[in-house]
Amino acid sequence: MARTQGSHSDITGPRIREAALALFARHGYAAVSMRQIAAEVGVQAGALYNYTPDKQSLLFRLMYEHMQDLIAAYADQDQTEDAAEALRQFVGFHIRFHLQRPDEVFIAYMELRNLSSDNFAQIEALRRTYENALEAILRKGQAAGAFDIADTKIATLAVIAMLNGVMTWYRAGGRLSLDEVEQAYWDMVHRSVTA
Amino acid sequence: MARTQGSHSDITGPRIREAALALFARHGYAAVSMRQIAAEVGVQAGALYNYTPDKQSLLFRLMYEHMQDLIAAYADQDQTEDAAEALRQFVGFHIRFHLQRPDEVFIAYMELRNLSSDNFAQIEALRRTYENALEAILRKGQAAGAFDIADTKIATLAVIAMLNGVMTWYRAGGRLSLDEVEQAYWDMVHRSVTA
DNA sequence: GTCTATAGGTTGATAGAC
DNA sequence: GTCTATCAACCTATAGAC
Repeated sequence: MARTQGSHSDITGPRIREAALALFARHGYAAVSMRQIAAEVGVQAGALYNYTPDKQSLLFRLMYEHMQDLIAAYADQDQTEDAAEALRQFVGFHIRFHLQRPDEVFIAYMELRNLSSDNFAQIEALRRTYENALEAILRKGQAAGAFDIADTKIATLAVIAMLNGVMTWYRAGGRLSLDEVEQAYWDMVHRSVTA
Repeated sequence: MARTQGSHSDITGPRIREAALALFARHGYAAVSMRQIAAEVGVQAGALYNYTPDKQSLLFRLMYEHMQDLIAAYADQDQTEDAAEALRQFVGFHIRFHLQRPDEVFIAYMELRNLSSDNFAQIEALRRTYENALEAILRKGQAAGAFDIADTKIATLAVIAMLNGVMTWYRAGGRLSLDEVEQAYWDMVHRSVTA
């Protein structure tokens, strides 16, 4: 990772964020030093401060961009009018999007308490925006008679919690294919909101 | 929290663990110093080492005792032969036990990566023991025709993930009573494993 | 059993040379 | 834009007095 001295502004920034992402995910924000991040990139610790005002901002940016990407990617999907079909889409989208970004997902859930209160509020607002997309589907299906849900707020959180569980055990090349996993979760989610 | 000098061996140990539990849960293991724990108890940092060989052992003991308590408490319950009833019991037990110990639960999930590999293996074994209790219920119900489950391993993890979601939002005195929450989750869990 | 004191290192962040 | 050097603060853990 040794670097010759010189200017690399256009690539150093992204490399710092990549290194911080991987290290924060593996060891936790509080356990990772700026020197470790710098060593991974191949610069000295002082150089990091050309790209981030402080360590906290580095963490916040990683989480903020992840949540923005999540919301934008979901909004980009074709939206259907049928509630059951929309729920199926949501399940598939959620599983696939999150499995593609394990480090970002891990950080977004585990490092919330290391955000300053202002930064925390911003991330929380984005998370709620995403949850609201699911709740809207459940409400619509409930109104249309497609679902039978006692409490859509609880159901929203329960479905997301169930789906997030995939991240803790799924590994590519394991016993089940991604399609099979998606199908199994869709079955369970669908049943859980249907009489 | 000031203390006069003297001997307090019988109460200092538990107070250290209580303080460590609360601080680890709030700020994270890596972000909490031995001095902070000592200050909370009202002793100097050096005195902590009369009760724990090091910081890592303090974390491990908290997690280990929590997992032992969980398994023992579940084993103490009356066990029924009926799979659906056993699942209902499991759901109620899991929600109530975990809601009574939010700090322990939080640490047991969030601080796994801060355990040494030996300690991690021990905690993982206990976690799997608990999961196996649920999987046994699902397998039995599947064999008896009470449940319709595509993959009991996935279903086990999905049910536990869904139930763990309660911890992230439930607060006593909120919109729903504990009984209502338990009922809502039982409905969803039961449906998710039934045709 | 708790105290004070300290060893030996690490931390986040900054200043100034190049 | 990166380097070297540095500051002041903090860390875990230990030693020895009481």
